[in-house]
This record gives sequence, C-alpha cells and structure tokens, in this order.
Amino acid sequence: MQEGLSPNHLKKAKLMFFYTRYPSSNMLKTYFSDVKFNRCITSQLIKWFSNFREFYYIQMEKYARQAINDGVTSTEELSITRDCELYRALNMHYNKANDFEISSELTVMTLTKRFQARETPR
DNA sequence: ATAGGCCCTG
DNA sequence: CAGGGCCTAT
Repeated sequence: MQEGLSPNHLKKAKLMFFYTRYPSSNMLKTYFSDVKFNRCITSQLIKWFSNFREFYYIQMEKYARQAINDGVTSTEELSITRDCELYRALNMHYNKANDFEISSELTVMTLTKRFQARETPR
C-alpha cells in the first residue's frame, strides 16, 4: 500500500485508457488495489483520465481536419494504420514503452470505431 | 455540499 | 499533467 500515486501508476492508468475512457471511481479502486485511496487520490486519478481524454480528442480532431483537407468525405475512406500519424501520436502518449501489444486488425477496428463514434455522436 | 465533466492555462 | 473556474446531477 503506497501513500500516493507513482509514475508506474500513471503508466498503468494510460494503458487502462485503452480500455475505458470514463472509468468509475469503483473501477479505479479495484484496478489500483495497491493504492490507499482517499478523496485526493481519487480526484487525481479522475483528473488524469480527464486529461487523457482531452489529449485524445485533440489528436482525433487534428487527424479529422487533416483528412478533410485531404478531401476525405466519408469515414469509409479513412485508413488508420500503425504508421499513420494518429496511431503514432496515441501510441507515443499512452503506450510509449509498447507495454501493450496491438494487433493491426484490432488497432484499425478500435480506432476507426472510436473515430466514428466521435464524429457522429448523436 | 460533493463528485465528476469540460474548458482553458501554465 | 496540475490548477482553477464553471456547470450539472446527486
């Protein structure tokens, strides 16, 4: 049981972001079972995910604007691969040490799905 | 009154 | 990422 959040906890949280963008405080308490929770720790973790989302959406929007400038008119025309800028930016930020192995199929599907969800929210 | 979100800053 | 303001829902 540690007092505060360590750099490893941050790394862990970033990897967790691949799975949930809005973890509940109970999920966090379960996932970070080695942390002694209190009001500050909880809100700090919640804040981390808020920051993760902001970075994530900034990258998505940058990618979307670039796609529009490139003449893309539908999501079907988008290709999100391991070597595209969006993938590299997200992987660099959330999976710097490549702790998480991502199959190309899973990557394309996950990112495309999220992209479409973001572009057509309602 | 507290928690959790978003936005904007530094 | 952390801080702080502001808003909503509980």
